[in-house]
Amino acid sequence: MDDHDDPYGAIKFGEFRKYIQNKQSKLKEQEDEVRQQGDPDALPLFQGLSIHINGYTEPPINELRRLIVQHAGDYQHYLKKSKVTHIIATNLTYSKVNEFRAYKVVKPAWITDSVREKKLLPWTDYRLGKLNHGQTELAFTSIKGKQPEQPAPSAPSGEALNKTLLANEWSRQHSSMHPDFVKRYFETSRLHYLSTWKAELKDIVRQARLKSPNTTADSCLSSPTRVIMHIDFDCFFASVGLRDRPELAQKPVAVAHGKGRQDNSSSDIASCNYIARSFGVRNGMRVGSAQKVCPDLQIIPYEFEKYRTVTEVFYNILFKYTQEIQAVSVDEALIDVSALIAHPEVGEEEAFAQKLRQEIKEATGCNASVGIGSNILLARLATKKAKPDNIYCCKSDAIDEFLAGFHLRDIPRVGYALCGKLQDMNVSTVGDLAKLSLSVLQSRFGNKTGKMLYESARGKDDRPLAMDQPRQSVSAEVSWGVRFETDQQLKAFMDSLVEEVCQRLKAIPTKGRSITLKVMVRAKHAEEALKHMGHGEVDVHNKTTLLDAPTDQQSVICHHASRLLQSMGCLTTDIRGLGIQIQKLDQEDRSGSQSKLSFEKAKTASTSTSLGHEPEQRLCTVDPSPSTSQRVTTPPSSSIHPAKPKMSVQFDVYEELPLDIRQELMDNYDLVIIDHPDIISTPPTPVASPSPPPVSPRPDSSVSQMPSTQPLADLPTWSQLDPSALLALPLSMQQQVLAAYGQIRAGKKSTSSSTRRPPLTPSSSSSSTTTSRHPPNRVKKESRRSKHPSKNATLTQLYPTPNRSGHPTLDVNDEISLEVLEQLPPDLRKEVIESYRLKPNQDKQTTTTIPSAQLPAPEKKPTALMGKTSVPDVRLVLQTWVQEYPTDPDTKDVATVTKYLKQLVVDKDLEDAQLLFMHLRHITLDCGDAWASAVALIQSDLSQQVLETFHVPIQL
DNA sequence: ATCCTCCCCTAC
DNA sequence: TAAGGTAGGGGAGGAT
Repeated sequence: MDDHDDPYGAIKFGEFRKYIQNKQSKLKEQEDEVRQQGDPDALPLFQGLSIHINGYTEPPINELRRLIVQHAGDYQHYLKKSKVTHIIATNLTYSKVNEFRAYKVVKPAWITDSVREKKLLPWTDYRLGKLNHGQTELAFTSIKGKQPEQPAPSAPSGEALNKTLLANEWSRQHSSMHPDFVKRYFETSRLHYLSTWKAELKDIVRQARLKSPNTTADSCLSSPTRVIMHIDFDCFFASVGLRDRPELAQKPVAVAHGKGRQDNSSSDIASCNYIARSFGVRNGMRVGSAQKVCPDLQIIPYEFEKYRTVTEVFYNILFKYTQEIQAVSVDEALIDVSALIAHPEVGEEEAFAQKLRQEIKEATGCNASVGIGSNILLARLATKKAKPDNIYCCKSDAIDEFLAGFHLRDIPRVGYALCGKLQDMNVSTVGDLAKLSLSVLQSRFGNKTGKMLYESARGKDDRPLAMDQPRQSVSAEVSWGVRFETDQQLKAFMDSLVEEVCQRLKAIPTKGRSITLKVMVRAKHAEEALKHMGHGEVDVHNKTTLLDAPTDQQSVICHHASRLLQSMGCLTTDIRGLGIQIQKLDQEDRSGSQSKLSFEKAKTASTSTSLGHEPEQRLCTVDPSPSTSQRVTTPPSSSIHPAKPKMSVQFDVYEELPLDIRQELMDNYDLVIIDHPDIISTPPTPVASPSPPPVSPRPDSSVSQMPSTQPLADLPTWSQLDPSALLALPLSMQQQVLAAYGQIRAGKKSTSSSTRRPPLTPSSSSSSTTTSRHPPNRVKKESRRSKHPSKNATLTQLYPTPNRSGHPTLDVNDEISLEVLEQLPPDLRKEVIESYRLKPNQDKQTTTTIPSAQLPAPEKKPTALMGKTSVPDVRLVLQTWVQEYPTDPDTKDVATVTKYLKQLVVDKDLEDAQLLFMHLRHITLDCGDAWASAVALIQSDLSQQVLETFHVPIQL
């Protein structure tokens, strides 16, 4: 049989659509007939309602439809989310319950009773199943209070709900309105830790493998049957907690925030021991309901640092044996031990697993269980059999019996939704699942999922361990305790959330081009959540924006996130959750993120020597040599602004531009092509002529005569330059940029041979010349970002980027200089240019008119330093500062000043920023190295900010 | 076909 | 009182 039957049989796609359309119009006609033959006295009971009928009903669907249409209701044959207001059903399948969650689902009697009573009865009296929170209360009040003929109870307002909730001072202090909320929240969220740790552990494994390329991989691959072990601690949090509370060991114990002293605590149970489980307590349960089944339940607090320590010990034990590790979680890992097991037939793998367990027990005081199988699926299933505190080995000759014992939900990747859909197909055991054909599964669940189900039912799974994937996104979100009364509170919260994301980006370090804002908005009729300060029933909205260059800057992300939020137009008081996600990360060499460093701190003397990798060397700091402080010499400014500003372009630079960029430059500038043999002129239409355009004489325009600026490199390609951004710059700076390109052309031979990347932008400037006086994180970050081989041991060397192609490694994040570009093979070069092309529409928004990153109520406050806003005032502030700290500025103050100056850049007060920076540099000239490096730091940050904001490299 | 975007789903 | 995060896989459906 062919697995790929056309699901529509003989009907081709176009015909199928026609068929559906025909069917719809036919049904509409029928409906009109019904309406016409209807009872003229019928009341318009269902006026304005759109009603859909699901499944079998009593009375039958035709009768119900007649009643609905006769009484002015709109009958919907198909469930169109936008229109349907009510669904009639008598019973719902597992998955329909979920699908219809957002609708008013009522029993058929609602229709028949309403018709009989000649009035529209409250739909809440006819609710089907437990679809809605507070169903009983609503039904109760409606009976008692004789609700009007309004089917829906009056919708609560977010404002009123917030007011009630926040009337409680405790709640107010613990809500998102508190300035420290985000920080406190992430310090106490178990789920946050779980995610963070997983990322860190994956990174540790990746780095370890990068550092000492494994020799076992080949033997693993060539091994005839794989031996995969799944090691998983038993009730991890609870076990760690009990280790130091032996007096509770024989009692039912759970880990939760709430103490459980309160009557009906809505605190989640993160982990509970097996004694508690014997009472029916489960992970994820609320403390309140757990105490109902287990009144003696002991609640112990989270101890995140302890968990982390145990994890380090755990992973170090694994590293002793292999680098073939997939980090699953803080308490869980998969390892491929094929190479270590020579004789599986005599039970060598069991012996090894027991040894591992014993070692873990001795080192951590906690029990881990181990599942063994020939693939990931079987190993994980085996662990379920092994628990608690044991091993289980799935022998390859007994797979069928082994599988038969499992419920569907035990299969990894079969969760709530998939299980529900399968149950609707009358599948509830692995055996049932095995009866379905591949084609049936694939047509219902899609290609990959279908195949996964098909193979899982047979114990097949050919996925390799995931060990080497770099990270693809960074995000932060909060959906607990989120309540706002004012837009200012919302903005403050957004700021701190963005700050959090930026810190995470910088810690990796990486930058991203795609920003997604996620907003959870209280569902229309949702009351206050059952969980204290929870989000309750919400609608989730996502919106994404693409930048033209990767960023990790708070100001940039803030700006876009605010715009996204505004564009969604949601009610501030209804917001119940916010998240920011950064994607399209630059594929930077991410060797040696801080997780590695923190990992090394965990030393278990017994294991650290046998890890197979020595502890990392600390990053070396090098001779203090603050980046050269060049003078910016302002050239005589042109007296007249032409209608279009003039732009001089090197001929061969121009030639390199993609046609559309040429067109754009032409549209925005009075282009002057220079450096072409003896003639200069404005170019012809670029589309018409990709060949050297004729040029007219322009004797004085030699760009190389521009005042000398920086040793320039790392310029973006022309295609990366944003014309409108260039235009927004002060004229002197425009010329500086242009001069830079001129210099590159002129001096390219020498620059490319001597220094590939002389300092210009911060990302490239501080490579090997960071002073030891910089704040440590700064040193770390910038050294890591460096690509320079240096005699000092940097992490770059410790974890060299594999570069198999032999081409220079491309960093999307880096500015690509022309000479680097030239070294690329043509196809790659084209790709780079393409990827740096302008996106005109977006750039207009990001660069020409930056609307202040404000939320709905914009109050334009001028950027201030210590309350001062005018240049002379701020100058005085700076002077006082320097006088007070004649030799060594306080780091915090440096940060404050930097922030202020950067904000000026964001505000487009470039000239002020430049002025003030130059002033600061001037007054600190004789203040010694500490000040010099502080100034260099500020300079570097400012240049970076200019790059972020204007997309042009300017050295201030 | 193959990509991209916008979701949903899953796991811990 | 309470801390419902986060990364990645994959499907649907549209653009190319």
